[in-house]
Amino acid sequence: MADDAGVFRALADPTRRQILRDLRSGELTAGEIAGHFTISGPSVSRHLGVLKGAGLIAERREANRIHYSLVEDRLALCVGEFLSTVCPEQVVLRQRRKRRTAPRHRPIPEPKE
Amino acid sequence: MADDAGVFRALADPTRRQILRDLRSGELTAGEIAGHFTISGPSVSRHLGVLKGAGLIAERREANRIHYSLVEDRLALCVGEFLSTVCPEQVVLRQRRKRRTAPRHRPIPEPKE
DNA sequence: TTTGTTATTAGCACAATAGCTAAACTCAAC
DNA sequence: GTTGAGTTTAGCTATTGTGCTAATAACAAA
Repeated sequence: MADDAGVFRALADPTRRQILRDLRSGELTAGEIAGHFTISGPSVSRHLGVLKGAGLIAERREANRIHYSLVEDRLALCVGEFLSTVCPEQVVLRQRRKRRTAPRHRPIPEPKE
Repeated sequence: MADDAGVFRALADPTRRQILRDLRSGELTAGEIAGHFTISGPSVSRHLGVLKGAGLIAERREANRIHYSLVEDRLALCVGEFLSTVCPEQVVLRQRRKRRTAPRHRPIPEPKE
């Protein structure tokens, strides 16, 4: 899951950032999401496709509807890792999972792209 | 300073993200930065312009050279704030106290823009 | 099967981005 | 002033991104 690039490209658009904020409160259907914007449904749909392609959201189909939700760790891990590299004194990425292997105190993995 | 959009757009490009990582180790001249990439000098120069426009880096002219450096809080505040909104459980923005008293050993965080 | 609802995909237009080369600018040394 | 190094700006092309409308797909209910 080293596709940081996709995540940062996805975040470049203000509509997509707002969609992520909207999803903070829980699952929403495509229509509900589109209802928050003035742009056309198809345009919102493509934004959702970009977010999904970046792994930032997931979809759950129910009958006619498609419910979208945040993918929990994705944003924090990708962006948080970058922040930890560039300005580690200012941001702390909270550990969410217990580590089975020895904890790494070298917090900076190789940047790759 | 609410120009989050510029910051996120600046981060969309992998070359610019790498420039920020490179600057983590301290000030670099435009030529030194360009030396890390295969793209042309003018292209790097424009990336620097974008980063500067976003408030992420600052320049210091010295004779012929232009030294670039990270603007301390900018990245963490903008992106950290967004992360705190979308996934507050996973990222902690380390609070930096407004200091009304004399600055310490660190460079003064600029209240700019 | 037909209709209505929800959502995506296709195809087009336009703006923005990133790359290049060539030209211009800034400054130090001659 | 002229030269040369370091950078940026100008102008161009190619690619990508975003918006639209129209068409299509999937499904439920009549």
